Order: sequence, then structure tokens, then C-alpha cells
Amino acid sequence: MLEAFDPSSLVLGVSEIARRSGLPKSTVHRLLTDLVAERLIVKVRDPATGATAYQLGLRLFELGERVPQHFSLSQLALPIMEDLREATRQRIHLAVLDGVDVVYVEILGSGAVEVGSRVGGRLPAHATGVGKVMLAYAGPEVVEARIAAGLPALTARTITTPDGLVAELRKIRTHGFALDIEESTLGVLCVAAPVFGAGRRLVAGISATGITRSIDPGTIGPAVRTAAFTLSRALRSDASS
Amino acid sequence: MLEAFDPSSLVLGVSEIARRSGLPKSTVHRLLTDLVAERLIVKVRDPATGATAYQLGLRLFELGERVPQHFSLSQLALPIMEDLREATRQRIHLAVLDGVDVVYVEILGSGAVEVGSRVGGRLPAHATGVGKVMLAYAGPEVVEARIAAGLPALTARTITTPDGLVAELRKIRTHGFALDIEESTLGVLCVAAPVFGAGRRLVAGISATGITRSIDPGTIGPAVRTAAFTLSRALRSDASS
DNA sequence: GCATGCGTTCCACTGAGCGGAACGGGCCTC
DNA sequence: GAGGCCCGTTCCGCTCAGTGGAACGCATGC
Repeated sequence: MLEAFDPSSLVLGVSEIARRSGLPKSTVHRLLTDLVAERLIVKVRDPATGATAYQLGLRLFELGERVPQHFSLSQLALPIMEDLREATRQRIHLAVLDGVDVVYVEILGSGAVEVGSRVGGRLPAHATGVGKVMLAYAGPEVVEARIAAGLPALTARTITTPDGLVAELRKIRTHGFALDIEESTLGVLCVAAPVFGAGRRLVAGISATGITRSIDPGTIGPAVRTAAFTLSRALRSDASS
Repeated sequence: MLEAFDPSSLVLGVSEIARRSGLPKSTVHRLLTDLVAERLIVKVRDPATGATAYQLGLRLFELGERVPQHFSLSQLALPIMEDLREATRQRIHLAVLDGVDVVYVEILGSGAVEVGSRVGGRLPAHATGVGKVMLAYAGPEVVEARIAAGLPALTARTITTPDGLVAELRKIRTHGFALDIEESTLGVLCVAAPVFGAGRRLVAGISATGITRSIDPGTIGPAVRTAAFTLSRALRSDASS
């Protein structure tokens, strides 16, 4: 039922939540009362209509910040992301693979252009730089799962064929980094590198993103790879302590 | 039961969760199975012992990022916080009042020194700069609630008497900003200002934090207040659109 | 004035949830 | 090697908590 609150609808009434979740209104109303008591949901007065409405509560935010895949990773990554941002002056993303999508666990810097990424947001892996770089170093079963789930286009430049994706991933493994040239957002270019943890296992992807005409991959690529190596080493040190 | 996962214990076994939550082991086990199915919890192998353990799942992080008090506020605040960070070169905090505590909803920059603040973390309001500034502009019932809940010391410099706190809050209203001179962390000074939304209602507090000897409140105070005014105006514009 | 949809409450009915006990396994100590 | 301890997991008899359709009062729009 909590999934009814999506990023474009953060404040909802009982009937709308019932519609979105497929539960009866009385069930939703009772569950909301319980969740309000647990402070996972907050009951508010919708300023637009004056009606009763509900939104996710601060407690949920506090719990969300304790998710190890975000918290532990961010703690080690943030200083390195700050360095990369200082060095490149671009918007820096840190994301993990979740199923066939990427989920952004940390983003530094607002960009010169509006991009679709958002902390806690998810995008299909094949259509982003960090996603492609993680697909390149994840097992073939993840690539196959992504292909099976479909390769939807985010822009006209998104890779939408299995052969095209497989060839692209091979190229990424050769270069050691991925490029997203307007595949997720028109006018935006992104350079991404893989981050490994203990046992050389893929943990995350890190990237620098900016306006296509202001980014030189030849210059930024090595910087992103350096940050990725630094974070990988930090993760391995952390795992053995 | 999810509260059993606290920031110092992110990975727990069934028995430990049962102890912390006061629920029987079979109840905990069954609830965990349900939460794993909902992907709010992840079942992992504890690398230290090889035993089964559980941690909060990425889905919870995604939901946490949709909490309006974090998401909507951060969206408007981040560019302003970045400006303030650029101008002051200090660690920037954005926090909201929750009951008698402050909860940090956004933090920019790692500091020169380790401070107790953490995104999603909470601290007693009377013992932090952003907390004192919000107490100064919140209703007296919030101040009374904080006093009734006790004024625990975080350092030897924390205000621990009701009269001392009331006098301090009056002073803050006179100056329009708060100072935290080593009250939450030794060696650390913080300058904070209040952020208002529609109807001149207090929404948040913003602050710049750094090493005591590297911060001049006379210089940084106006910068923090400027950022607070800018964010307040952005919030009022946002509310009326 | 009527229709529609809202949030809220009621209550007869149903099966889902509870949690103590037992199990097998791993680890540690003697 | 045996015994003790604690772990995670499973079972199942028992109990009442949860369900959701219907009805209500209210607000809005035509």
C-alpha cells in the first residue's frame, strides 16, 4: 500500500490510495490509522482542498537512511564523490543494481540541465551510464534478465536491441568505463565506471554527468575511473576490518 | 520491529531482533519472511560469522526518499545549500523539528572534523544550532515539551537548565540566528538560521558548521541568514503554485 | 435539489496470526 | 568426544484480530 505514494503523488487521500492499492476503503482507512500511530505515515490537511490526506512520515525517512546499501556505501563514497565533483565540476552519481534497474543511492551537485535521476529513484539499467557499466560487470544472468524484461527507450538514442546491448557491454569491458551519450536524457552525456567490493564483486557504479558539449570523455573518463578505483579499495579495506 | 535496526547495528539475526523488539522468535521470523517478500528487508549471509542475518532493504530506502518533509524540502534547498557551501566552505545542514528532536534531512560536505550529525539521524533540539534556532521560532509548547523531556548534555558546554535555554532562545530571536559553540561537538562551531514556509510557519533550520577556530560568526552569520531567506522565499513560492 | 465522491464508522463474519515447544546445526568449553 | 548453549527454523493448537460491504454525514458541482 505504501507504494501508492509515488514521486509524482506524495500526498494522497483514502479513496485514491484504495484505488491504487486495490484494497477496500475501510481497509485502507484502518491501515492508515495504524501506520499513523507508528509514525510511518502522517495525516495532513491538503492545502489545495482542505481535505484530509496522508503522506509518508519522517520515521520512514529515518529508517530509509539506515539501509546498508545506501548508508554504508555513502559513508565511504561521499568524500570521493566530493573530490570527483571538485575535479570535474559535473553532477556525480552513485548507483546500485537492483534487479534489472539502477537505484541512485547518492547524487552530488545539481546539474546545468534537468536529468531524470533522483536519489532513491530507479531507471532501467540498459538506458543509463551507471547501469550499462554495472551490466557489463554483473553476471550474464542479469543482462539476460534485463533483455527479457524489455529494453524500453528513454530517448531516441537508447539502445533497444539485445545484440546492440551485448556489443556495447563488451566495448565497456574493453575500455573500463561506459559512456551514456544522450541515451537517458537528450543533451546530457555521462561517463561511468564500476565499483567493486570484497572478492572483486560488483557493488555499485559511479558517474560524472553533464551537458554533452561541456564534457570531454577523454579527460573525465580517467577521473571517474580513478574515483571508482579509490572507492573500490576503500570498500575492500572496510570489508576486512 | 524495524526500529531494532539502529545506525550502529544495521545487520541483525532473528534472535537479536526478537530481544530488541520484545517479540517471540517465531513471530519475528514470520514477520521477517513477510517483509523479505515485500523487499523492505533483505536476508543476507553475515560475512563475519556465515550465519543468516537480516538488513533493511533498498525498497525502504526508495520509500524513505519519497517522504515529503525530506524530498520536497531538499529539492528546493539543495541549490541554495550548494551556494552556501561554496560561499563558506563549511559543512551545511538542513534539519526539521520532529517532536523535541531535530532530524537532519540533508547534509552537504564532509567536514574537517567528525560531527554527530547524519542524514536521517536525530539529536536533541536544545543541543544543536539548528535545533535551538527552530526552538526559538516554534511555539512555546515545543520548548516546554523539550524541557519536560529533559535537557541532556552532549558536551560540557550544552545548555542544561530551563532558564538558560529560555534566555538563549530570546537572544536568538534578537539576532535572527543561533550559534552552537561546542554544545553538540567539542571543537565544532555552528551558525544556524530559521527557514519559514507559507503563513510564516517554521519549516526547517539551515546551518554552516566547522572547526571553532576556522569559523567567524560575524562573517558566516549573514551568509547563513541569506540562504535561509532565499529558501524561505522559494518555499512560499512553491506553496502558492 | 440532486448526483457524485469524499472520509469515516459500524459490525457480522472469517481465517490469519500468534507464540511456545521442539528440532537440527554450529560453536565453544572441558 | 561429550555436553551445554545459542542459533535459525518449523510446527500446530488456539485465539481474536482483521476484513470489507454498507451506511452515514459532508462538500462540491451542475
